[in-house]
Amino acid sequence: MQEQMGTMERTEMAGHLIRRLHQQSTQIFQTRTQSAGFDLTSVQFAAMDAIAQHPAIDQATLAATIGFDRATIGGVIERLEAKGLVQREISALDRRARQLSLSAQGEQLLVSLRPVVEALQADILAPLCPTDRAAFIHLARKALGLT
Amino acid sequence: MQEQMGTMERTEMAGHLIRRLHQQSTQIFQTRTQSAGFDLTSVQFAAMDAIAQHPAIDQATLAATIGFDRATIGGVIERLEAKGLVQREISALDRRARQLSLSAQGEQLLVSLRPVVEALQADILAPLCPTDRAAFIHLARKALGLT
DNA sequence: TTCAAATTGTAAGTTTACTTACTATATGGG
DNA sequence: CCCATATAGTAAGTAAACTTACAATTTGAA
Repeated sequence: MQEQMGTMERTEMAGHLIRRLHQQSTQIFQTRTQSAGFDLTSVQFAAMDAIAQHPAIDQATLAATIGFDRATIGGVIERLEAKGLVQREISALDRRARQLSLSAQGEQLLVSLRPVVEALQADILAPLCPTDRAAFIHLARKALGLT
Repeated sequence: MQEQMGTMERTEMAGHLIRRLHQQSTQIFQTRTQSAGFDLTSVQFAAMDAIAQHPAIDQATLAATIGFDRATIGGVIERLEAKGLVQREISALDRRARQLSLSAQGEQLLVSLRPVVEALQADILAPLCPTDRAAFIHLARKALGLT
């Protein structure tokens, strides 16, 4: 009556599920924000939101804050700067560092985009009822070691 | 006594949490498989695993099966072919389609890699106890609309 | 003070992931 | 049969995400 060592179903592998959730998530972000008339990726939004909450933050600290690589953030900021949403300035205290700030246009865009982004969070987990959604978020935070 | 409409915490936004879980997940996959002596990405593993379970599958069906874009899968298969792990053959029934199969080397690699990958799934959700882990997987499947 | 070590950002290279547009092929209705 | 339509795969372009290596600084310890 020995049980055979079964192959794990792909749809039960955490990594696979997470990858698909990520795809679904970014796609919903793109769709919802675009139909609201914006042209920003979820990563660009996260960067701008973090800059707004930590004025004059430098790139390395920003990267650490939102969980990016130092190299990745460089490209993200470069694109935001090209769009005129973010400004980069060499720090007077540490000339290696670039202090980041939102332009007036960036501030304005963020203010109008924020409610759209907050609203679409529920769509990302649409098939879940509010209770399940809260449970998922709780478990996700725990899995990331965010108290 | 009106409550102010507070800005949603970044760490409570589903999209942000999912993105960070995805990063953590792929990083653990890479670390664990590399220290076991393998050089495959999680995506390449997923593709090979799906080919093994659906012999002679074509690229478009494979893409639909594991949730990829048609264009994305092309590059993934190209790299697996270059490594000698996967073979591509024009279908006799439909000359547009490419039937995919694992090479002997690919079969062998998959057999030895599978237990490593199954073992590391728990590490991806390491801070969660087995009960929470099961709950997370259940909710993730539900959120993806996988019964 | 001076120099080794650490840190900030960039550069180049790889992989994933998407979009749009294209070619080649298949299919179905008139 | 023929042609409009749909489908399979590729190509080119953009963005994110990582690695390693590097230049310009800063910092700290001898």
